Amino acid sequence: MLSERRLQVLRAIVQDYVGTEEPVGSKALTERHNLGVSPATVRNDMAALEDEGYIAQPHTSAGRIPTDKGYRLFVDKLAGVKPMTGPERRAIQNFLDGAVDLDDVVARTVRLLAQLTRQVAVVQYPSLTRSTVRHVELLSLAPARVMLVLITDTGRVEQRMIDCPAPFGETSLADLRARLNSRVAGRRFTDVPQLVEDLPEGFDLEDRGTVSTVLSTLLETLVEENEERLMIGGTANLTRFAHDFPLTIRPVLEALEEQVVLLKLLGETQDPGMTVRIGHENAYEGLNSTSIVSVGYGSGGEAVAKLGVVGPTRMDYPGTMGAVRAVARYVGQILAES
Amino acid sequence: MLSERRLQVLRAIVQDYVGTEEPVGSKALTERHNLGVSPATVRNDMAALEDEGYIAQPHTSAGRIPTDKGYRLFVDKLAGVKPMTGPERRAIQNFLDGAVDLDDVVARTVRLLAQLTRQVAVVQYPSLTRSTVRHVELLSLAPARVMLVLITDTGRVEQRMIDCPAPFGETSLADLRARLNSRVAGRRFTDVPQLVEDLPEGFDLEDRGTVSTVLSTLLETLVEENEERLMIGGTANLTRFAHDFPLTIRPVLEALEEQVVLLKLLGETQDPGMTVRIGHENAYEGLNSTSIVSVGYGSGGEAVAKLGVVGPTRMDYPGTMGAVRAVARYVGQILAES
DNA sequence: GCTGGCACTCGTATGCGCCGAGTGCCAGGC
DNA sequence: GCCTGGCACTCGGCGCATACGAGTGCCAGC
Repeated sequence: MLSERRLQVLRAIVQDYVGTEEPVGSKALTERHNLGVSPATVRNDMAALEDEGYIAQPHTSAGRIPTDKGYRLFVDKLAGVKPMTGPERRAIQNFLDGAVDLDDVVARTVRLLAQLTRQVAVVQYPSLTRSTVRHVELLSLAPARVMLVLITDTGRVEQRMIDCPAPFGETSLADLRARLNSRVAGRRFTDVPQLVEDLPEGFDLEDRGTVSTVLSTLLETLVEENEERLMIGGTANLTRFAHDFPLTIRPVLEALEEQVVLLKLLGETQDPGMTVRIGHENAYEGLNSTSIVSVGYGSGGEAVAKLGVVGPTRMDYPGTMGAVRAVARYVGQILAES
Repeated sequence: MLSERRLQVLRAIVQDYVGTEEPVGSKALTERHNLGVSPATVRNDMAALEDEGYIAQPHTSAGRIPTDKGYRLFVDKLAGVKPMTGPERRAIQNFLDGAVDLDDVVARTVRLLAQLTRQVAVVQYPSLTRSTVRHVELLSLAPARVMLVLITDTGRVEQRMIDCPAPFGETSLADLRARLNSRVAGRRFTDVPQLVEDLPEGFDLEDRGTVSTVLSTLLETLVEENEERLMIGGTANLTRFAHDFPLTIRPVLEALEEQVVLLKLLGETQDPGMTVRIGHENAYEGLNSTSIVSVGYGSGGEAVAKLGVVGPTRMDYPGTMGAVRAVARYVGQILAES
């Protein structure tokens, strides 16, 4: 176990390094933080911290920088979440309040997060898993062609074109529409399959094929759309770390384009609370020198999706966590209202 | 007027520079292209080309690189569009054929373009301006709350929530839905306003307020959605030019996030044919060291939107133009089919 | 008008020495 | 036992001087 002072030293190292982006030495540390001891003592502590793997030297005779393990300890034990100030809160709320539809909410959220944290923001579209059906609409486009439109309580709309096995009359369609809605409207997506299971039975034999086709398309839509979409913003912020970069920036941009990768990372933990993945804790290699701060958000009590930021491991964790948490909270409110 | 050989020299310089990314000298030129003259002669030609502003030296005693003006001449007079090979065409078609809906078409197109050109791809969603209405759906969500769903012939779906001034019955709604569709289905967006102008007159006095509200929301949707959306991909390709870097890449990333800027650039020319904007020809400052190759695409004969790529002015114009043109053609086909 | 030759320019690469921040270790003191 | 001041050592970065070579412009000759 590390002594209290050594933890303080680690905290000071993280803070200084995050601020200056340069390896921090024992002398500078004692000057900037009143630790009440001399540089020599700090040096001993640093040697100990290095032995334990919390910090490292880029090269002999340079200052120390935190390792992933060091950041981890910092985040877990040494730092809180820095709350937003009043004006910041108001700004967030005002900015999000202007949104006109779901796309706009997501777009504004991304922009806001990127601006607040000055990092890359990632916002997952509200997931359908926990959503409920607001309405299912069926439109006849041609005798044997039907368009299915699914509207969710989060305001999302999905459409699918369906080629029917047999012509399907307007009246049958209206009938199906009515029955379908009376069963599934207001219900959760996960419950839909069993709710519509016996629906074809109520129809004439000739129409059953089409009804089944429509239903299976509906179920497919529910499943497919769980493969969520994302919106990303603030990639220009990556260039702020032009030092280390060209090398690091490329895999990050690639990872960001591979939405599958990001979705997997975001979805890895079921915990709707704040998650911080530091450096190599990210399974994806291209993101080994970045940290991801994410949190669930949703209308009402339940988390329906995640949002977060991707930045260098050397980031301002308390501030970033504060911004992410605050934004998630306000987005949840907006979604609940609409 | 430049002599034929001088134009050949310019062409050779552009080709070599694009290939090697390094200033090209007279000796290297004569070695790689059989111009039939000695380096000394080429030097004279180069001096002339430099006087005319087609090429420049980064510093005294280095090779020459083309200027924006040089690229312009190259594109206009010296280079054709390099057609895609048979296998490439097939690959494009196969890749795009797998798309399941409009979002997917656009997403695949972006990915494809980025891959083919190894640059940043930009695809505008099919515009509503020239589109026609496939169907307008009205759903009653609450007594005084209606959802408007607009479906276009390109498969795009837009929805709007409407708060009605007065409760609106199911029958009135069905009536409105029927009348609305009989008037606008299959018609162009631009024609819609006058087609629905006198629609409220056919309704009871008490319903007219609501009908007007619905109609104005519909018209708004048409207008608003002309402010088009874009999809962007391949930003990781920007890192291929790590030379000039941090300086150039940042403003480009910023420009790419400002969709408004891009839309304006894409929309600047009405010409649906291929447009190449080179370096400073782009009004937006951040893109002064990039070129944009864009072309209109659409289902049937008419262009409904644009797509293109953004890359360094030092790009393979013939190849890029070929890829852009080919992709636009196939996307048009896909859209026409669906 | 093309060519070979030649002197010149200048940016890049290389080697060297200095400087200073930072370290580890040790002996002495509280 | 822990902290402290002192000290020798390390090593990366920076400035400078030098060498190299690619490329140029110009000129005289064919």
